[in-house]
Amino acid sequence: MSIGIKDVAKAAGVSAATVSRVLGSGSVSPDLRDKVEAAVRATGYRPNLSARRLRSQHSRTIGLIVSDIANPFFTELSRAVEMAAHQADLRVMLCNTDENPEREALYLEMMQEERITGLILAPTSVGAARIATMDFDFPVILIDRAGPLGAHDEVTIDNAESARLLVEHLVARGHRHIAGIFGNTSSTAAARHEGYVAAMAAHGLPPHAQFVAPTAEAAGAAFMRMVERSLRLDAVLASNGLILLGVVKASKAMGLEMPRDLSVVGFDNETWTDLVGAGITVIEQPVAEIGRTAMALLFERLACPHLPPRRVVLSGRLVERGMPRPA
Amino acid sequence: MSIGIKDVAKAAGVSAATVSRVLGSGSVSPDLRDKVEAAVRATGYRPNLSARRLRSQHSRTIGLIVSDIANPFFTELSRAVEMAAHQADLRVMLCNTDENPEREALYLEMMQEERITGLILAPTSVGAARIATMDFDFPVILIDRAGPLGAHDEVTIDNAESARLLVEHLVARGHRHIAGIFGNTSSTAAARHEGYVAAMAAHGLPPHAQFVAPTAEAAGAAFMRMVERSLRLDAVLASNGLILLGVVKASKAMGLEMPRDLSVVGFDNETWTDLVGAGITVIEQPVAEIGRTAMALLFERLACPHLPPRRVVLSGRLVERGMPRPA
DNA sequence: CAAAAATGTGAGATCGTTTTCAGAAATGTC
DNA sequence: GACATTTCTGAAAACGATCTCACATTTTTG
Repeated sequence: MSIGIKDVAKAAGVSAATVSRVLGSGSVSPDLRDKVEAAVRATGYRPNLSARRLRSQHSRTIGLIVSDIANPFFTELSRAVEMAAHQADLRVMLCNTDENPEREALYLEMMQEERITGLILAPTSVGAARIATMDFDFPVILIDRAGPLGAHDEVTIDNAESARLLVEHLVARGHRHIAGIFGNTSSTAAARHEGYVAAMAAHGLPPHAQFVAPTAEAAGAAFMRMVERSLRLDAVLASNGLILLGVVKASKAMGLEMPRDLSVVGFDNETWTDLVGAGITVIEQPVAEIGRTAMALLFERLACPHLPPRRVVLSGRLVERGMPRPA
Repeated sequence: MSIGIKDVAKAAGVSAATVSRVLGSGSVSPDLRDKVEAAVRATGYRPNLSARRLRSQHSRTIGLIVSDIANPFFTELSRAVEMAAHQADLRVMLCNTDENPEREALYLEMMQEERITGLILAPTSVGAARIATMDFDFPVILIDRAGPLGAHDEVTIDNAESARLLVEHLVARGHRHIAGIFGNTSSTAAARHEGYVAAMAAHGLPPHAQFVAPTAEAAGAAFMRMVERSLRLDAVLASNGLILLGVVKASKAMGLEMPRDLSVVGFDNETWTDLVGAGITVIEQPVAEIGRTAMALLFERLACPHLPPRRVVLSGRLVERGMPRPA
């Protein structure tokens, strides 16, 4: 079959154990080490990871389960995680649930079967609660979405405060009739809704909130219905990039012009948000930092398994664009 | 440690071999099967994939190496591949090189060490040539980027023809001074350039082509330089989504208005292309079909290793948007 | 210089499965 | 009823690495 460690050993005139020590970090005399390295190159030997993992009982692999790989937030996040993992000489297994709890469950099983070292997980809404009750043979770090407090380590951003910033931005620019459209599946959206309602109340403004499936289509349709109902709308807050997209597309379809008839603000600083009209004000999430923090928490947890669970909250950054409401 | 097949066997009062047969597809009498299944549930047993792969000598895993996970083309592609793989009960290992040949090499090594069943690969420009000369223990299917003919199976789109369609579109709408900006790293961009030049020649128009690093910044800067040099430019063809983005941002920065001063066309039907101005005409790639085709080629290759290598060319679809050139 | 300690090496056990093989039991055939 | 088949089952080998342990050699120490 393919060449194994014994073939290398034979070629180098040493035992398999010595080859293993050269490959790993055992102490080997320089001349034998040279011979082995030469033999490895000569034979083109590639260690069999399955065998290695089986025997050594650790996978040097962490899992990363995201809920939507098409969302730039998660692709950037996976980049950051991958980078940090690579520095620690760990592999990353990236899986995408597409917000489907069944796929999430499937991947969670797979992670157990792979005997991963740790898991970074953006749970689906349904999953978050269930996962808090399960116990795993490895540490789990939740990101983006929060679970019940105290079950696992978590990294999130201050969603309520970020929503407040967006409302303040709109109010400062003269908007009063501010609607909010929120995803109906994540704790993240719920927190953003909370911040929106509170900020509106602080200005004595009535909230117009709507929860929708987190797709551009659903958001667009919801927005159209809102406009038909209440003509006085002059701004919309969208709880994520997809909803933002839906609202922008719908308003374009209805012939609304961006600074004149409507302002839109939202979350996630996607590439297109500065191309539309005079630009769209958004909250940019510190994606890379979220990834790095999650990895840091994971390492600490691996070092000290019995620390109490921690929740790290990072801040979103307001990226101001667009123009004030015309008089 | 964690529970193994022997623990399950003991709990069920059978041998480990029988448990293995129940889990796999061996023939086991119904009553023993029931007992084993009960024992599996009772113990919460999860098979150890490393051990399984080591013994059974196949990983039931395919590799997918893409060159830029942030590109929606590749995220959608990975979705399609994942879906097809899942139906065949295969896992997908997704890796992202970020166009970095070193990371590509690293991942290729890893794939060998994982003893994957097959690989679907969008090579970096540097990588494509080198990979043609290497030989692997598993079939390799190239996608998006072509290698030297005959080395591996391939799935691409008809890039030259697609570029021609874009030129025809512009010419039909009254444009004559059409520049082209192309990535300088992929065979894909080269083919698109070829199609552009041929189509321009067919109309007796002089080409204005420029090759740039495939980033929005480089493309924007190149476009600005072009405008400064030749004021008569009335349209631009961009060879991929990122370059398109760079051109649109730069033209916006220079105060050019989209139907009035300039038309832009390009590849990849990204979400934002219908939001900008009157919309941007693009070639939409049949991403899902590319993914499915790659998987199909892989399965056929696994079935018949000695078939001559095949190249499948799919067609892009012209999505017409925007408005004709003002008189 | 002898004893003690440190170092390098290889034989063989081991990780948790699947697979082979042989035997037992059940079934079929004449 | 005896023999040939088929069907199940368990003991033990095998997968390819690492790790333990014992032994040989070298180095340190008093």
